[in-house]
Amino acid sequence: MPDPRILAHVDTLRLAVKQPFNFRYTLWKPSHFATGLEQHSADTSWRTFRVGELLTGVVMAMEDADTLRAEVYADGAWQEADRDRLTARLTHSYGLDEDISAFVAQAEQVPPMREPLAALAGMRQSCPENLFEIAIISLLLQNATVARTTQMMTNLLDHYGRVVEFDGVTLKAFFTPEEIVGVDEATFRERDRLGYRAKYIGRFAEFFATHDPDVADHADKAELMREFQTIKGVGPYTAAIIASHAVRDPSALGLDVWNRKLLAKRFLGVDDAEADVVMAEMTRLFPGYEGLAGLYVIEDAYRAQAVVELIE
DNA sequence: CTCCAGGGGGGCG
DNA sequence: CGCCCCCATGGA
Repeated sequence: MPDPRILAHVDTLRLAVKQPFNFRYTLWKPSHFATGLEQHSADTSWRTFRVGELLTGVVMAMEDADTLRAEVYADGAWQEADRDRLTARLTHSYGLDEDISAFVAQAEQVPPMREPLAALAGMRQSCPENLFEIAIISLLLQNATVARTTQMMTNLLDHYGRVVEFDGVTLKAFFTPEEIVGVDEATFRERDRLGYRAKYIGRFAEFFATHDPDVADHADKAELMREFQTIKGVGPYTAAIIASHAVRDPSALGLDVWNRKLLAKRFLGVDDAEADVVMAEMTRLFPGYEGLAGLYVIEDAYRAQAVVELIE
């Protein structure tokens, strides 16, 4: 692990949020595994972002009910364009300007959803990762336990990522596509323990080296998703993770062994069921919001026992 | 020892 | 298309 790069305070952003907005459960998801890229307390979140060539660290908290304040730290000259780019990234990552009231009205009519809705009121999808970063994470989630996913993620970040220090915290920062395009398959396999995923990760890097991953608010999301699925290693599950997280499609729901059982229990009253049966029930209950509905159930289940707890 | 995990590719009929 | 097999590996 290299010495941390010290970041200097360069900006303060004040971002309007659309009500209902739940700061805590939007920025911190109890189900998310440890990456070292972020840290959360009861009322504050710290997170790193790659903004163009810059390494940035952001400290976020609510200034008042309708305003999220972000203190920005960076490792170089901070231009107006960087401010705009980070503002767009934060707004998109956390869906700050989205109106989820239609989903709430719909979900309130479904009895098994009332408790998650009450506990997580105002929570929305979150994806501080850009398209490239979430693609890497979803690749590591394939057919692996969370412990093994965490191990692979740790290897990649420690070998190709960065370490930064800002506001008294030390966090890891993601690598860019360009920073891993030169790494060969054998290295990913043997040094980073990626297994068969070593065959695919290079394709991801090549794709995003030529398709700017910061352009998450793509002009044509359907076209982006179609193009994305031509990458070897991206199947229905991985594509749904991208659609649901980075593209913020509230209907996209990636069913895996883990959430399939959780949703089967909640909505069908059985320990497990075929994926298409679970999906059909989600569509019957939450047309257009299958993914967001699933998120409420999943995060509620992990609320009492978070994978990564809040710090003091 | 076996089994399986927050899947996906490729071959075959 | 559906079905089958293979992929890799650490933890239970």
